[in-house]
Amino acid sequence: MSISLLLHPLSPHIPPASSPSASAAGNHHRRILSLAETCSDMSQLKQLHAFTLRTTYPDEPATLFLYGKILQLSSSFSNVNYAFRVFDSIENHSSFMWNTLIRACAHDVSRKEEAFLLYRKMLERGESAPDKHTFPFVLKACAYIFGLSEGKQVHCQVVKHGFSGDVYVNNGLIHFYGSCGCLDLARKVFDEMPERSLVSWNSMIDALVRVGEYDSALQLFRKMQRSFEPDGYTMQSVLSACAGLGSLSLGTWSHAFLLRNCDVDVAMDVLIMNSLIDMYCKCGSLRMAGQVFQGMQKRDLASWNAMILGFATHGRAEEALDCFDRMVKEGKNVKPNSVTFVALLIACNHRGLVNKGRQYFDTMVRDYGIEPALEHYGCIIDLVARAGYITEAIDMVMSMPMKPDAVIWRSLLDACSKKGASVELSEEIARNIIGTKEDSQSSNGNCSGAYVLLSRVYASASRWNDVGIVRKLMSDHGIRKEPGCSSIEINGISHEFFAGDTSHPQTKQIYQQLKVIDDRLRSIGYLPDRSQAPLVDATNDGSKEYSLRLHSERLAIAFGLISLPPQTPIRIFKNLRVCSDCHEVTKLISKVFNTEIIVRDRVRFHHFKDGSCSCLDYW
DNA sequence: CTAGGGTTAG
Repeated sequence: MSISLLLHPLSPHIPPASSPSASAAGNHHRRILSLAETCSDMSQLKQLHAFTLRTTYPDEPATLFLYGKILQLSSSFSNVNYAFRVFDSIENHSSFMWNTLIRACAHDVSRKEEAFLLYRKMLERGESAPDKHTFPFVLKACAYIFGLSEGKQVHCQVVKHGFSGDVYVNNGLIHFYGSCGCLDLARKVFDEMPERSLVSWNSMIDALVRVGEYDSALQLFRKMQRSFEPDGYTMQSVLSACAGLGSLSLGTWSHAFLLRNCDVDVAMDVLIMNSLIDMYCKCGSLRMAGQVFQGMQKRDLASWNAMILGFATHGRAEEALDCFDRMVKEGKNVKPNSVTFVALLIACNHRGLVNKGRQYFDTMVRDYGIEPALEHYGCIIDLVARAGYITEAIDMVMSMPMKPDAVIWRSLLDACSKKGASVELSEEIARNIIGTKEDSQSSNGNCSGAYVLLSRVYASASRWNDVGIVRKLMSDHGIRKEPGCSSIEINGISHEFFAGDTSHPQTKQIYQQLKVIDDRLRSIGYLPDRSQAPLVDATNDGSKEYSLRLHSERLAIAFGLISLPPQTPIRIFKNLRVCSDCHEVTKLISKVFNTEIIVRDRVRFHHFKDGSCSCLDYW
């Protein structure tokens, strides 16, 4: 029955001029309240609101209670404006009303700041004190806007008002500190809270994963299981820890654990599946990622994006592009977004597909109306420049609506040194970044960046004197080049390697094995495109490229030192950008050695979150 | 007398 019909018999009722008896008012309010429970949209709520205005006395506590309910309902229908109007029409607000409005803002993407302002106003007005419901909402808003100082103020208020023992409040604090990257503060709250719930553990694990403390996250996960059954949220963090570690064995274990132990609810299913796809891709098993993807009854945008990106980062451009076509064709209610195009551009970039890349860049703008962001520009500029179209790349840099970052300048500089652009042009480009904070912040404290590239430019022009000057500058500024690092997981054990590293106890055998691989590759007519230097050339004087580009150390281990039966999957991790030839080389090697090879690209493209940088930070 | 906590790719 619709609410208007329900209201109709009540409509003629006009409250008597004098205050009604308490019990009569009680009944009337109770009736409205039970009507409120049946409201299912704004228009019904508006009727109810009108009726309330007409038939109740505004100052009665029971009426205020009703307005609270109306506020709550309008924000549950996502009509925050209406909630504000109701709120403003009332003189004295209960803490419930403040809380409800703060919550409504905290949940509204465009009103996060307002949530904190409202909270401040609540304190200023002092008509009702914040309670245990207030803080979790405010903290959520602070977390969202990364308002560390705001959140800290809230934390003080929490203590001051005596809520530092409340689980919900503490969970809010953990989540807040976690999302601001303040791990130690999150940990302190977690350690000191008197009572923990599943959410407390989940929030803490998530905080660890966010800052890349994957090992600690998994440790905490194990500890947690003494008191709680993990749920879908837990497993998502665990999966992303496995992804971060690149540990396929742990990831597979988590997958099995998930199927065995977790009662994952249907709404979360897609999210979990997406995490699984992401994990398998980052751990190098595109096969398993594809299997999960195929098995999904429902796929959302993130599912498609994860899959496309997986193909892209593994240099499997054709499959990435096919996957995109499939998405457009069969993905119901799924529209490509800017992440999709980052993935497509990465796919083109890794295989040097210049025309396709340009085409997608145009399609994105023209057909999908997506404004290219910095990372799209980064991708396309790198692609075009590495293909030798340096002028075109520079034109693009000039036409960008935003300021190019150091990554983009380095792409150009790298291309210049490889494609024999003039030293003057290279110097011009290097001037944009050399010595800047942005450049020195590149790649996890790896400070080489532009200096390294510039010295390479001089080296290729045989201007050894200038090479020396740059070297001197570097050492004067305390800049050291850091070697690239890679690792391989064999039978659950992770082996880590650095470029030019000779500390491995079996170094000699490793390099012997490299020589074997090199010879084989040469015998079938393959030469790596980056230089004519043999793979085994791993001298450390910086004048030559490292062999690391083919991750040959790992191959050596896998093929030479540890005897593996044929068909044993070998997973190769690397921190280097995938060379455009990587896929081909991998295919060749796997043919030569009759083994499946899975390359995992640990590169986080460009400048996101962990601040790592993808490319060009090696000699 | 109301209610509340934790996710999304680069």
